[in-house]
Amino acid sequence: MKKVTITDIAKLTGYSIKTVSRVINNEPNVREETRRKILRVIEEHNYSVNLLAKALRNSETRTVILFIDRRRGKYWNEWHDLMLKSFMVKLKERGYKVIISPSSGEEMINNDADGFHLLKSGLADGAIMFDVISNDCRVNYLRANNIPFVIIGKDKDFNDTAFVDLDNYLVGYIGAEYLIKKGYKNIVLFLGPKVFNVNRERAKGFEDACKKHNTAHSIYYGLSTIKEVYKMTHILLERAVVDSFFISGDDKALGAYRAIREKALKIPENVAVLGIDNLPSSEYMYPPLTSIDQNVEKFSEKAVNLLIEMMHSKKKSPQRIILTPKIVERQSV
Amino acid sequence: MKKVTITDIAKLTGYSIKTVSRVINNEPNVREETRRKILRVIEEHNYSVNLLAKALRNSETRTVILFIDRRRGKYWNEWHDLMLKSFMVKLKERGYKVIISPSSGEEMINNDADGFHLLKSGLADGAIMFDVISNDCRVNYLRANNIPFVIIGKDKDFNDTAFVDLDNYLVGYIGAEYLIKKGYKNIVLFLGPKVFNVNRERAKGFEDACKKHNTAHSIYYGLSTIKEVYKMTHILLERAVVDSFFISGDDKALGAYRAIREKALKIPENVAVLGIDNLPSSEYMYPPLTSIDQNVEKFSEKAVNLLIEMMHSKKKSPQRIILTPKIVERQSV
DNA sequence: CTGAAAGCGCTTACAG
DNA sequence: CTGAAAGCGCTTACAG
Repeated sequence: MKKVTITDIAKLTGYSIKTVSRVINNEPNVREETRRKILRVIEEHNYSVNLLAKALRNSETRTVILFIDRRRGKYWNEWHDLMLKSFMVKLKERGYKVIISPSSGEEMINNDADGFHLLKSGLADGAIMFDVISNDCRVNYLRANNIPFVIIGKDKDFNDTAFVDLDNYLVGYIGAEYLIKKGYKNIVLFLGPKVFNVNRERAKGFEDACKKHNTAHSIYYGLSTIKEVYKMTHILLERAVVDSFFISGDDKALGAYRAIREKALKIPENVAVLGIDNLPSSEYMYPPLTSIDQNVEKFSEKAVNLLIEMMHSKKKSPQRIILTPKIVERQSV
Repeated sequence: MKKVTITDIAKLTGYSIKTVSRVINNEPNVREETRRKILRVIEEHNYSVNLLAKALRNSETRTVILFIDRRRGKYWNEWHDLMLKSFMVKLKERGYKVIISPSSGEEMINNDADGFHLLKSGLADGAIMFDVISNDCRVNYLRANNIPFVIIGKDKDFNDTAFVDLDNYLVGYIGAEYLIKKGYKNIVLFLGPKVFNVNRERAKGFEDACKKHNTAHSIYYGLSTIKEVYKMTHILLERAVVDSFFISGDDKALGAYRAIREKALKIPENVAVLGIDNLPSSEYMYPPLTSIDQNVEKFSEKAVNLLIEMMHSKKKSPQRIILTPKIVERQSV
């Protein structure tokens, strides 16, 4: 069954390709009767525009690529899931298709399936980038080629790129202060891989607050899974000095909860746990997790608006939006 | 900055478009020296193939669409996230790009951003469909137009479609039997929306097992969020006859856990909770959740293999793969 | 080993 | 209100 094309419709109706094209695109200057006739034939033959051909002609695809770091999904956590869904709903509302590409900023894969390659070859109009690292090869390339993109996170390398970010320094800072004010004296911060800017910023804010208040503290990088957090919590509780865990990613807090219970300690009486992300499920943990919220909906809304603006205007006016984190108090601290 | 095309490279090197094309596609019959020369110019000018044009010519896009039900993500749960990631990794390994489209089977949206429309217009070679309903409009269309697709779930409407599914009848059946054998006497099953085939099948298996063993039971549909499960658990515990909750979707079990605790009841001594999905976090719940596993990796692997086979052969040989669920015993029953 | 021509399905000026 | 021609960037026969 061959696909029916605009030429077929033209032949079938006796009109020219151009007239059919006018009807399809709802352009003026077509007699009402002609329009009706053509529409009927289109309907009958179940014709629909070949987006490929259209995009080739217009050099506009109405597609956006979302880059998320690969590592086989290891670093792709529940916050990413939440953001993803939010982006997809919002972009679709605005008439954009979404391609998701697991690519990292560390190396450029020369593979037709790599989202990076898609952008080079004109299969998308713009990009949203997660998990940016220093000297990110994707950023370098997109910037050099004038392809519109918005970074989720800060960009330290250039000052002419657009980004939306949570104030991650502040996340670390207010988290530490909150624990300190509640009377905890030995705080541990668990973070994901050190390559990601976000983690280094949280660490900085955390450290500054602890130093200011002269509080014992330590930082552990590279804890990406619930299991790793579980094991590390056990190890640290062995030493019996830590009295509070500050965990980047609520989804991993469950690992700490379990280790703490296994040591027969009580949350928050003996040990506090403070999360980051404020996931929907955190409220249902036992005890309900106190966490630092980052308003996913607002985050994605800002990024989508920014990107669409950039794709339309094509002029460079890099905006940088910083969102403020907020502690949501529950019962784990 | 205009994008450099194959014509530019041809002019720049003095060779014909065709020869350049040969080099790009690694075809034989090019003198080594010619190849080197052309490759150098390609490199210098940062040329890359326009996938749009290539796809138009080849009528192959190497793209697969993943359909997930919309409803603003309400029914899109953690199991979907897991499957999604698994699909993306596997499809990428095979050289396919992934477009994710939140579309439901209930209505056909006439919007360029709807994944459904993308398929009609040749922007993808095949599709994987989640959350299929009876008389699903996407299935009807794809089938009528000979577009390769694999359903995640059973198809009751046609017998010439391909699908991979968990044996959901068995899920309901073994879940109920497991609870009954552990001595529970009044079982409640929580399910998502009734429109989805998967939920109706689980209900059927559950009911059959309960009837066989003459056990008191009831089924509640439309529980899609952790909050809804939380509230409903409270309501049912009020009546104080229910002694076990069988919950479709581990991520929602946390809601039941909380309600049970708030009634000062113990899991599993007073009330049992049995989940479905066996999510990574279930092991870390308190108490660790007993759940029915469905092997996400195997699931997606089968579906990807099936789809790729169909896209290549183009011949109709609908395969139907049924996976067997397995109870993973932990401490909540 | 290399190339000129035709065409994938559409739209953009331009002409009538 | 309608249409013929050119072209988007590529590949597929075909010819030499």
